[in-house]
Amino acid sequence: MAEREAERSVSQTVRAQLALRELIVSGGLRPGERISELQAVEVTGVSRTPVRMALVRLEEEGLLEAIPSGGFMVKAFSERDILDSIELRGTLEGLAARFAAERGVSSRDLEPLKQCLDEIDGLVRQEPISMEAFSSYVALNARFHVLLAELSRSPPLIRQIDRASALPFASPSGFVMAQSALPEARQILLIGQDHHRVVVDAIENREGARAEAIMREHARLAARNLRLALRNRTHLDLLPALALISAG
Amino acid sequence: MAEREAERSVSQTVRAQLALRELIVSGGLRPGERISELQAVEVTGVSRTPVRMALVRLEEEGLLEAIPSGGFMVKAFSERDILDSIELRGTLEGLAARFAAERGVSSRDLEPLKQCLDEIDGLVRQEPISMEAFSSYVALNARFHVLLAELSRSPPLIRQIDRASALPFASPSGFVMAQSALPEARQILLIGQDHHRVVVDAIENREGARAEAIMREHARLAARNLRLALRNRTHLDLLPALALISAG
DNA sequence: GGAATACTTTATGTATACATTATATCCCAC
DNA sequence: GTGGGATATAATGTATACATAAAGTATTCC
Repeated sequence: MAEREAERSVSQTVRAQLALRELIVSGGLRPGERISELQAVEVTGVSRTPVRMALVRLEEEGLLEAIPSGGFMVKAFSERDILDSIELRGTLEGLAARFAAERGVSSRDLEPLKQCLDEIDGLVRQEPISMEAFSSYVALNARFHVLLAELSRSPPLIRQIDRASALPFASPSGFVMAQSALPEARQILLIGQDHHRVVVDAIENREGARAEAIMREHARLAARNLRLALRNRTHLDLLPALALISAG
Repeated sequence: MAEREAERSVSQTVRAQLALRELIVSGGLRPGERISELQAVEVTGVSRTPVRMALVRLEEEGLLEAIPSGGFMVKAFSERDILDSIELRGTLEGLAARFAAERGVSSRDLEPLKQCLDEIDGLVRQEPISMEAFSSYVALNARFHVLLAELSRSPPLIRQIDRASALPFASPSGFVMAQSALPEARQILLIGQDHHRVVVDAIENREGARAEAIMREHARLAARNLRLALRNRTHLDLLPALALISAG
């Protein structure tokens, strides 16, 4: 079989995990719908053993839910679940920001974050924001959050933030929807940038409490924006995808 | 084979998971030590497939770490890791307490918590505290924390707290060590009880900010106590076990 | 006609065989 | 004597076969 070189090295388990995740977040499987191993085998093309491993990991990731009698189903999220997840993540990131400030990070450590913010600035300058620019923004924004978490130098916290982010960032699709749901998307992005810069400043000046407060406020605002966006839409099924933009 | 009835119904995967967890937290395997599937098969008596599932789940639980080239090793924790985990849990529980207060729980919902606290009162009244009473305390204390988390009515938060608690509460052994490490254990237990009562009161009176602040302070104090206890001991290998008492 | 039971089909849990990769040891060459 | 390479061994990744349990359907009896 002719496979792309990049795909040859990864394990079947990972390949199955990626394929199934994409299937779930793209809406190929509805929330609450059961997914059998045989189905997964047919979709992914790998055998049952790696498929099972992938299913277990997706369960841990929060996309699937174990059925007591056996097997898995696609997890369903309420609007409240998503909003709580965003606030949860904000709380965790607030702690990370405080740790970073208290633990004393050097200006050099903050360089990657600042560079990330500068790149985002370049993107949001254009108006209106193109689809490509928006995708880049999402990637850069995620990068900023990862960098911030790592700045805490706390493996347990980093791990937890990573898990808490799985849900809001689950979907690589759904950008269009998220974007169209927020006519004033650009304005929101600019405010988010502002928050990020303040956080970096607070960390640099060793103001732990302020850094923490800003990140929490940032998340609360994101949750509020999502709530507003949802008022204009009724596609609650695709909430994981929607939650993405509000995770700014 | 003659097996106890209770064990007959659980899956081989769960059985293997329990056996391996016990092996790890009891110190049968040293932190950093690699655990091969064959080893696990010999220890648990089940075949490789369920053993592998158990290993994956234990990795998610935080007790094992995946080795890039394949396989798993027992995760090693630094003192800082444990202290951070305690503060992390406190932060999450603070959020849970605030949610509970803001979301408006009835007095009836708080009944189980109060009853739990009353039972603990009965235990810590005796002096000195017996080994059995201490074990009961640990179980009741864990119950209180679970009940508090559930009071938030937020599945994502409950899930996250559950995961954050896995490490501090990992060990069912190690009680003796934890107790002996803290000569003034009873005093600490009493202070913890005080905190818990204040939290319940704050939730009942809808004081979200206060409820959150207390839980965070509670965790910080627990971390401080653990730090003090560690000054008298050098068994950093058994940190997961030790962290237990400080999670009060 | 409806409900209960039995049977069939399907799915998951488990075990094991096979293949591939990593690692360790040993030998040979420098 | 040391370093590198090759071979052998062991461990993980993968696939599949088998068994058991669950679920759905059909048939029969009330």
